[in-house]
Amino acid sequence: MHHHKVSNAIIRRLPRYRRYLGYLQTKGIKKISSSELSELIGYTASQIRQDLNTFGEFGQQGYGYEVDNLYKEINRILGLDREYKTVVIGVGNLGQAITNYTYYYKIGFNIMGLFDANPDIIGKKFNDVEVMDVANLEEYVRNENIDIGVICVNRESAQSVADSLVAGGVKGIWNFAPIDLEVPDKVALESVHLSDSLHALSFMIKSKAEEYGE
Amino acid sequence: MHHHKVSNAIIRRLPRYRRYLGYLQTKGIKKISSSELSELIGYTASQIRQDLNTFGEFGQQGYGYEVDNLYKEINRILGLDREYKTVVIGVGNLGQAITNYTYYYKIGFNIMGLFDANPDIIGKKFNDVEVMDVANLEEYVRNENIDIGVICVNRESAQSVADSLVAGGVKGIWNFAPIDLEVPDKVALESVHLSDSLHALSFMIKSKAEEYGE
DNA sequence: TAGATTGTTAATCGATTAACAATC
DNA sequence: TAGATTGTTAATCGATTAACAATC
Repeated sequence: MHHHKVSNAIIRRLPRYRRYLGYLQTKGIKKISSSELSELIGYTASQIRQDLNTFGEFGQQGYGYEVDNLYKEINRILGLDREYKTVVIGVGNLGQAITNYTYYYKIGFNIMGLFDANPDIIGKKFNDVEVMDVANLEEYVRNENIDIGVICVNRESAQSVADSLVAGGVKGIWNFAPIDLEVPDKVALESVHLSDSLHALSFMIKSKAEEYGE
Repeated sequence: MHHHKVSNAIIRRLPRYRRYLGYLQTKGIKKISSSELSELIGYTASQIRQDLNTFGEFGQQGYGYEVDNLYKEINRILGLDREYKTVVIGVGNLGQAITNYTYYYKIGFNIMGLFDANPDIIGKKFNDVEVMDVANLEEYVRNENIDIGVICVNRESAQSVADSLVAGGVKGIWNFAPIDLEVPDKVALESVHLSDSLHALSFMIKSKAEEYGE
C-alpha cells in the first residue's frame, strides 16, 4: 500500500473528485480526459493527473479515464467501500440534521446510537434510533465496536465526550463543537468549525466590498 | 486600506486567532507574545507575526500583544464589527440549527427571514421569525437590503436559490448544499460541504489504520 | 501509423520558517 | 541600559504548473 503521507491539500480534493465523477455517472458519461475534468471541476489538468497518480495509474494514454472505474477507485481510496458504525452525541437540531442525512442517504455511516445528557430527550427515538444517556457512551462504544463518534454537543462538554469516545476505541471523530479537541494521533479527527466558516465569509464580504467599492 | 489579495490560507487562520484570543480574554489574560500564542494555537511564532503584519502593526517590541486590543482588531479585520441582515432558505433540521445558533449567541448575523418551498412549513415561526414562501425570496432580499443568504436546501434547488439571492443583491452566500454554486465574483461564497468533510474523515481513518496497523 | 492523452520529471510559484535588525 | 520580542527580509520548503517522453 501507499504508506507515504498524503498532503492535506490532496485529501480535501479527493471528495470533490468523487462528487463530480458521481455526477458524470448520472449523466451516463463513460470516459473523461484530465482536460475535460479540469474544465468541469476547476483544477488544472496537470494537478488532476498528479493527484490521481498519487494512488495509482487509473488512466490510459491517448484515451483518458473510465468514469465508472475512476469513481469506484476513488471510493476505495476514500475508504467508502465499507460501512462505519457511528454514534451521534448531542441530539439538538444539528445532531438531528446529521442523523437524518446519513439515514436518508444511506451512505455507509450507520447511526447505531444517539446520546445526550438531557433526561427529557433520553429514551426518545429519531429514525428508529433510541437516545441513550451519555454516561453510558464509553461502554457502548467499546461493546458495539463503534468506528466513528459525531460530536454535536456544546464547547464545554466536547472534550470530555471526545475522551469517552477515544477510551471506548473509536477510529475517528467528526467534531462540530467550536473547539480544537485533543485526541491521540492514532484517532482521526475532522472538525467542522461552523462559526469559523461564517467569520471567513464575513471577511470575504468585506474584502469584496473594498475591491468593488462599497 | 490593504487592497492586496489576502491568501486563502490566512483567511482560514484568522477566525482561529479570534477564537483563541476570545478564550484568553475570558481567562483574564492581558498580554501575550507570539511564542506563547504559538504554544497555545499550534502555528509557529513566525507565522503568527507574519499573519498579523499582513494587516498592521499590533504588537510592541520587547513586550508582545495586548489581548483585548488584538481581539478587537481581528474582529474588525474579519468584518465582525457590524451586523449582517441574514436570511435562511430551507427550514429543515440544518436550517433550524443555524437559526437557533445565530439567535442564541447573538453574534451579529441577524436572521430577518426564513424561506421554504413546503406549504406545510410556510407561515410557521421559529425563534419569532416567520417562514415565507421561497417564491418571494428575491423581492424580500431586495426590499430589506439583506446581506447574507444561508442555503440549506437540497442540491437540486440550491443554484436557483443562489440566483434569487444574487438577483436580490446579497453580498455573501453561506452554502450547505453539496454543489459548487456559480455566483458573480463580487458575491462572496462560502460553502460547507458536510459530505466532503465526512469523506475526508473516512480517508484519514483508513490512513491511520494503515499507519498503525489495523 | 498518427493522434491523443497519460504518467512523470523538471520548473515555477507561493507559503512557511528562520534569522536578525529595529525598537520598546 | 540590557533583555525581550516585534516587524521584516531572506532562506527553505512544499505544492502547483509546465513540459514532454512514454504509450495506448
